[in-house]
Amino acid sequence: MATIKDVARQAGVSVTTVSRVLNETAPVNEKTKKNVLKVIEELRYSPSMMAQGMRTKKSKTLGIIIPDYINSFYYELFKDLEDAARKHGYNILVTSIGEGTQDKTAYLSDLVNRNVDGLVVCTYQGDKASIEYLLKLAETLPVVFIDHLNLDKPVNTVYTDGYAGIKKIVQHLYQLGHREMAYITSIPRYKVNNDRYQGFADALREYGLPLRPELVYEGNYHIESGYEAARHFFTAAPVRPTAIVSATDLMAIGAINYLKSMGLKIPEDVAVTGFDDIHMSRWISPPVTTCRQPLAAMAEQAVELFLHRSRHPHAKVKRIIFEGELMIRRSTDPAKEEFVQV
Amino acid sequence: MATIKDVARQAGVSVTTVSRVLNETAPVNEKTKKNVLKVIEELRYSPSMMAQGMRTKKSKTLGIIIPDYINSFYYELFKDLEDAARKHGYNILVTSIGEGTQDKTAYLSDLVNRNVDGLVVCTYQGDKASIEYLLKLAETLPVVFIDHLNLDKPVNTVYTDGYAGIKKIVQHLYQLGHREMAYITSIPRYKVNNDRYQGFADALREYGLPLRPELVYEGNYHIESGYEAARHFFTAAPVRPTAIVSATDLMAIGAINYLKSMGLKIPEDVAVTGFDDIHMSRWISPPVTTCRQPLAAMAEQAVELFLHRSRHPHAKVKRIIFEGELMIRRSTDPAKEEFVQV
DNA sequence: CTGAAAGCGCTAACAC
DNA sequence: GTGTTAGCGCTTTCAG
Repeated sequence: MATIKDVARQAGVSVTTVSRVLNETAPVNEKTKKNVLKVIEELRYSPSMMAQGMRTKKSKTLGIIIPDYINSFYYELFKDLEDAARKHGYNILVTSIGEGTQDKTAYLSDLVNRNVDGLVVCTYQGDKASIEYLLKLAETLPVVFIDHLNLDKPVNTVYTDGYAGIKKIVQHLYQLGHREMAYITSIPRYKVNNDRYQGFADALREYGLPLRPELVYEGNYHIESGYEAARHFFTAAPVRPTAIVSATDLMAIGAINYLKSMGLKIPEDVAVTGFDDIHMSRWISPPVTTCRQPLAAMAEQAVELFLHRSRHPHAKVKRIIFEGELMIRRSTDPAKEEFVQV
Repeated sequence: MATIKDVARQAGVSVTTVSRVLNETAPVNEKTKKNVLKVIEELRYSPSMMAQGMRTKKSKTLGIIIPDYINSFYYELFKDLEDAARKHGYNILVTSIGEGTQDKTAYLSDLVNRNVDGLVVCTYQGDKASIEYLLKLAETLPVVFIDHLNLDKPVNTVYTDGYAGIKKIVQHLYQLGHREMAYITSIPRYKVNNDRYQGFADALREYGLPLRPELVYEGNYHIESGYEAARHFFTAAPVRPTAIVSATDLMAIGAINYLKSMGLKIPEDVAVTGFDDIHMSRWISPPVTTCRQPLAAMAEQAVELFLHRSRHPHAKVKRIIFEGELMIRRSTDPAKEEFVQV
């Protein structure tokens, strides 16, 4: 690995000059510049990020926190974040943290010791202590939340409007004639979950429909809990729903599995909806009606927000809300094609 | 951020001493040690990885390369790698590189400039130039391949025996009475693909079954290509297969979608099998018979291999092969439960 | 326009 | 057991 010294020596200039052509931090004579560039090429030199970071206190690295359970939603989001970050010369240091993670604060501070220039937190499943830590961190380090927690403190946030999204879904179901709808929540602690649930509750009220506690099941994000939720609705609840609204696609897929195992037809007997529009939703049978989160745009905004905060440490906190797009598929609409047209 | 100097001053010792209690690199008097530890605690000091790395040329960071298309297989693998790496104090720097990535070599060298201590390459979809680069890199940097390319050069590799795995699958199908089997390949350039295909071809031969070129479709990893493959078998091929063997779960799911769209019953009319055992395979209808890759164990071995190579730069190249586990589900066996029991 | 020199936070000889 | 010192590869005053 060639160093800046090697380049300087070979080019017959000082390291300062090399640094200057590298960073364009001061004017350099065209000829010497050309020469230095040539030597850089020859030696296949490229500056050590560690040394650079050590001086500048910047690592050109963005830390990303994702939950540790398998939901390809986060995989898709993560990829978009990586793309967006790379466009601006940043690399990604990922850490997954979940309910089960032992010392969450340690994981976070580990990221900080690695001098990440900022943090993008995707649906953080943290305990009190680590959330405190995260918020304190946010005072000095650019931190952006995607689908964040229920917080008093204002923080930089990017998310899809779950309240309006679920309302669209309920409207869609209402128009199809559904009057008894069940709901599968994710984890109550999360704002994103509460928003969606509130959208459901308010929509029912607006249509003059009853909100039955027995038709609300508290899931936990996993497919299995969607399965359990559907079982609950069809075995323990006094009223059978004609539609199941799930806070996430994954749980909707679980519910669909249960319903089919009972020999129920979807959507003829029961309609099912999800949220997120993960890639697999199109390939489930029946394909799942859902609310699409514009992931690529969200990722870009999150990175943008991070960059802005890096450059202007005292910039006002921003909250960027995207609108979800209703994707009508066969799980609610019998008129739709059952299978994907490729 | 407190530095080692702050700790030294506060504790009334030299930075060397602090460094020594930190790294246990030389004996330190018990009392001073205790004191230093106390100060470290008080100041919430924790060493800067950048400065450390700058001296030691170690970053405690492992680079991971994953393909850039959406296959949750890589998400699952990535998570297991992260867990395994963290156990040894390593963080993960991920980069996704795919067929479409513009300058692959740049992505790789970027990782190197960031001083990753090693690289784990998951099914690399690279061009000639970047593969050359990768191999040259492997001479000086620990590089481990998971499901690697077809290479002459010996490299550290961890993978699941696709040859034997597919043979198990064919045997299973043969025992169920299937005599006309179709095959969906992934990308021919990959050894992992060739192994699996070879397993298919050899198994057919051993059972005295014909290997029909019209019943081999070249897919590309994506779900869509599995769909196309099935369409091909049922519209363009002269013989209808009674079973479709796919090189990956994802394409098997695509095939299943096509078959169902044609009103065919699975497995009664056509059986379908996959490979990998991604999480979603259990939730597809019908659940997919497949060959499970022991991801957690593979990830651990990959990290182990990396560590060993770090410590012994001239260690012999190793090739660790895992056996896949046949997971029989409803997509081949009508006797199995159609739906998941939760 | 260019260079010498200091120093970022840490580790590792080398002395004591 | 402990401290002094040099230096990792780079950026950045400060002089020229």
